[in-house]
Amino acid sequence: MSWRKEQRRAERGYHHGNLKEALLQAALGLIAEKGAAGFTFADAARMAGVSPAAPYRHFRDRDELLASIAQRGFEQFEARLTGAWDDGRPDTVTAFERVGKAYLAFAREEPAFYSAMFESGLPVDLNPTLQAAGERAFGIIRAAAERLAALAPPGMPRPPAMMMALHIWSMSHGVASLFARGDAARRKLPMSAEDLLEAQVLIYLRGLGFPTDRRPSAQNEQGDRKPAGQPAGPWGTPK
Amino acid sequence: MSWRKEQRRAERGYHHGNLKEALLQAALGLIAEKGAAGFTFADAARMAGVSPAAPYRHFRDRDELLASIAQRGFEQFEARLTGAWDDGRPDTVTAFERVGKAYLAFAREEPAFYSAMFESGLPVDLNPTLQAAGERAFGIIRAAAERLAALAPPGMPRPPAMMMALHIWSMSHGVASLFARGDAARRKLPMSAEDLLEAQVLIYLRGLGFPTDRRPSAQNEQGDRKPAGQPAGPWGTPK
DNA sequence: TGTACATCAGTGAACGCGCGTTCACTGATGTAC
DNA sequence: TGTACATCAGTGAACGCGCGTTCACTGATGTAC
Repeated sequence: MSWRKEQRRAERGYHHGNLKEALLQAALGLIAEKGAAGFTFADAARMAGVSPAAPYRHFRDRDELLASIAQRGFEQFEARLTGAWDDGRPDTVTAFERVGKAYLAFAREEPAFYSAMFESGLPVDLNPTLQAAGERAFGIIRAAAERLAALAPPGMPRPPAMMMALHIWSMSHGVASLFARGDAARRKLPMSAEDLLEAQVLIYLRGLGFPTDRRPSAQNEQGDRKPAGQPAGPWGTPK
Repeated sequence: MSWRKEQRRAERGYHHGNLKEALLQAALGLIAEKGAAGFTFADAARMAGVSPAAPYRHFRDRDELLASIAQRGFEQFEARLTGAWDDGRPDTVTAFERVGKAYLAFAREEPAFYSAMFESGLPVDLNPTLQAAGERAFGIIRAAAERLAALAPPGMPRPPAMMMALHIWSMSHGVASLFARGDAARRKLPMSAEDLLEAQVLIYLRGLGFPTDRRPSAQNEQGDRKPAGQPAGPWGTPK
């Protein structure tokens, strides 16, 4: 046994106390560093300062550890989206925009979770717990879409909330995966990913008939909106 | 040497003749089967019926092979988008929709290329050749957006083509990555990915002020469009 | 057309390495009485 | 409060395996004359 390892053991005693957690953290770090492919069971044990056999007390195999990470990722993702949505305060459209930004922030700040959740090749539909966690996260987007759909201006056909939710999810996911990822595969962009997504969502909402000029009166949800008139583009008024 | 291998050698002679190509094909198959992570140099050699040292005559290492696959993927992607765009025939919006469908078809039919191109963790911006190939593919979407932008109805501010192109790319990529992937990570959807994307793009275009009711007169690009009136949703008229 | 030679593309054996996994074990902790 | 015992969580040694990579080699092909 190396001195380092003896040292570490001396500090923490024979039992680690919180190995499961430590392994998850170690794996997260490794994934962030080398991609979901380049993390090994043995590596995670080493980082946690524990023998290569120890992880087997907590996870059947590498895939189960990976699934745990994805699971926790979806939970944190859901929490962040929930926070961003804030039950639609101060107004539905603003809160909606904030959810999109939270999506991007998560992709950027948690590349390890993101890739475990979406790009690790885990078969989501073979893992009911994982699938449920994913659906709960999507549920936030759906709830937001529901509220937004209910606001459809009089005279417009009310858009199906499920479709809106799927559209918003796709937009956010597309922008996040291409332009807001936290790893080396991120594409360069002549603007911020946030601006790109915001403009896109606003154009989309306008296409559904929602007024989106973002003046205070337009955000009044009591119904006394001004007519949209000749709107400036959501990408700014040309000079 | 195994009998199988001797046999194979007898058939093809000492020189393979087309090993580079065979290795690329082998790697593609392996990636499609086990994901970009689960393909090894040695495996590819084995599939090509060649010794594990042979690939080194053609590729410096595994990463170079992977980059070659991504490269070729972008080229085939570009070719398919070009074909789908067909220089905007018979009309810009129809051709535009076809490009979106081609994006999804590529993701579905070529999961190995797709993951090498977008999810393998290859640092695109450190590989100029690869980056250029990617940009050529995106160029098709940009050209299409350019043509579409030029069609902006009189009285609407003309949308920046680059922004439109990035939006369309994001939508297509989001839908493809979530719902039209060719592997086990595909999410279930209550409709076809194609329909989801088409509706999304139509709503988006309408948000930019383009008439999108798809009646023949609306696709007449000579300018004599009918006013949009009270449009049905692109997701169909509610009954 | 034939021959000598250079070049090319693949061989096969070898190596060190790290991984995943198993095993009997042991130190620490919790619990019954 | 003390003691005996069961359970739990981690050990460390061992294993077989396949991978990446190197090496001197050799068979096939192309070319100069």
